[in-house]
Amino acid sequence: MEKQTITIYDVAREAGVSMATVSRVVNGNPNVKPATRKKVLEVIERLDYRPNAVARGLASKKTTTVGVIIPDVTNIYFSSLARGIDDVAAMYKYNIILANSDGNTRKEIQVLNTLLAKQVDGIIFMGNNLTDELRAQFERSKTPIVLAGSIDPKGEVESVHIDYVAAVEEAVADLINHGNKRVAFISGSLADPINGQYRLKGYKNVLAKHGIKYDPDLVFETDYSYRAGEVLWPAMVATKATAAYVGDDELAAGVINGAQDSGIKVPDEFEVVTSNNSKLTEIVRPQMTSITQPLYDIGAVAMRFLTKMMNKETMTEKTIELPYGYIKRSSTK
Amino acid sequence: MEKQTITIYDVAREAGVSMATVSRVVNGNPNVKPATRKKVLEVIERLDYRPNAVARGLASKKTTTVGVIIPDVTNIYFSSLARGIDDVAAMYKYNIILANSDGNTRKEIQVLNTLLAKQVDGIIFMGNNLTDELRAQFERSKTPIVLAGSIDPKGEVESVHIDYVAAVEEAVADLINHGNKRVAFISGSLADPINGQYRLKGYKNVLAKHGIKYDPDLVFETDYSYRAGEVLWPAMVATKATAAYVGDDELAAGVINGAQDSGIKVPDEFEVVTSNNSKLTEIVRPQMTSITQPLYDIGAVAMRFLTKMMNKETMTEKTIELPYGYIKRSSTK
DNA sequence: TTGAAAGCGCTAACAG
DNA sequence: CTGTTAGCGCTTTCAA
Repeated sequence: MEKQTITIYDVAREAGVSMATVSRVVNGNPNVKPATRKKVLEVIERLDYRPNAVARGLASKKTTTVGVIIPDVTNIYFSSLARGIDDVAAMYKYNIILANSDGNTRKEIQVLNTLLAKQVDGIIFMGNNLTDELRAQFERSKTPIVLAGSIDPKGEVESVHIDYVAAVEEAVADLINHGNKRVAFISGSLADPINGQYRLKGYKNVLAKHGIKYDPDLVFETDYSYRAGEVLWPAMVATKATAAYVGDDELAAGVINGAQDSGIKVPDEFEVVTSNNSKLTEIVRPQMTSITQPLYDIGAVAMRFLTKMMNKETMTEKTIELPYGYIKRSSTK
Repeated sequence: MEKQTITIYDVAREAGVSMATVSRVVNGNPNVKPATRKKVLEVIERLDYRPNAVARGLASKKTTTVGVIIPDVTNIYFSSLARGIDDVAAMYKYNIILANSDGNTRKEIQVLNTLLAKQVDGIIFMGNNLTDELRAQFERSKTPIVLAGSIDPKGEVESVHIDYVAAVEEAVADLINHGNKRVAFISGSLADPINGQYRLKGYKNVLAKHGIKYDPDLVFETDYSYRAGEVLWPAMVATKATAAYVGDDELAAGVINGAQDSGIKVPDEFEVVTSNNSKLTEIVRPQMTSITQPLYDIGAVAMRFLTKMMNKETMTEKTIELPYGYIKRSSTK
């Protein structure tokens, strides 16, 4: 009943060669005579030998696994990135250790530490707030790290993202061009740079360009959930806003449904544009106008970027900016 | 610039004790004099020592990581389960290696093998079709495995799920009680036992009980995607069905929107009930009536179950059936 | 309560 | 082209 393990040693003995030779054929080292290779391969097959990745990891100091820190797999934005990450990882023979953090710094740090203890070869971090504490941990560990779908305002950590400022400018400009003078800005915590620094900046830029005064009352800071959007409507009414830019698709779906459930016609009486173009944008009715981001690709490119770092290839850029777009659907006029 | 590693040996030397003692304090072994423990702990702190989990894994033959095979993280049904799994795993100090399989047997087998090579302590499998090939692999490896959100028709592999037959009976009965004589059955591949054996059986049972003849034309076999549901409508019209039971929420959302986009009133002219009560059910308008399943809990319980198996605790049951429910919303009369 | 020593299964020089 | 020999960093008897 023991989990009987066939080791490289068993194979060597059976094949009448040394462990080193077996190791060579397993690792595709060309310095093995074809006949020997064939013999070893046969024994491996016959014994159904499977190399122990843990032992290999200890000896080679490479685990071929990368850590992925994600706020919540259940959020379509993040899971889309994660899918891109995993596909590319698989392509390069890496596995992924996935850990949810709820965007909570304490959890992020704790998770980071266990990931490092497990000797991951690299880390992909999805999260919107790179606190100093976290940054310090990142630096201490010499493990390659890349941010997927967010930016390090200090530009110290490599990342893959879109130009959030420009994207929001385009979205809000569209709203203003439809005659909306009071456009709400709804996002997650403004403490997150992606919201407080980039998106909000884009929003303010456009307001300024159109000579509209910035009104803090139009800024809603909430969390990235459907429910949060749904219950927002009463507060929205009070602001007399006639349109809104929203930083997350689930949140936007909540806003739209909350409005509609209150008898408001979208887009006739209230327009909404969202940010991620996840599949949710097409599921909700009216379908949502959205900034488009290549979510899957952001994850994929981030992972690809990480493989290069793990290979110690020299990078030209620390940051990769992927193109964004804007798609008009039915939640705007 | 080397990734200088502090080892247990360094700590031992600094603290003036043996590696064994350091190992003991790190592992919370009580057989250490308090004074010694304190001293060691101080050195660990000072040197910022972090045990190497890989070495630990090799020596102890436990990696404290479990493999999770998932069809697609991007599907809310599976990601909900995954979240439950990860939370409980974290609670028990396990990490999760997450691998997408697309429900493709070849990928599932390949992934399973790399997971085993990495010496995971256990595996949670989400997937709807346990092929014989896969089953064979499972048996070869003595690694504990549990299915989350699906059943092994042969009852050989442990699993956590709801009573699919009864749940579908209840849902379809509700539809029939509203006067629908022609109720469509829309699901993923009927080759998947969960659809072809359990859900379909529940469907047929209710039909029989109400004296309605089973009509194969009303059975739609497609894939679990929003798009698949959306394009289904023309075919649905041809069957003269007035209601449908759908096996997946995304798929159901597609069916509802496809119908509505064709000018059909839901639920007045066509009723729909779905299966998973994921958050999507409340996002779509009309909100979807659904069988309710404790998705998060299914994942959580599966992981909890797995920890017991990994501890070699004796199990009373091979299968855990969680309660389901039925919630009426607005996609049915 | 503590230490010595033998591995865990594999990789990686270094010889030959 | 192939074998020998050290480890990788930690756990785990077995003695003391």
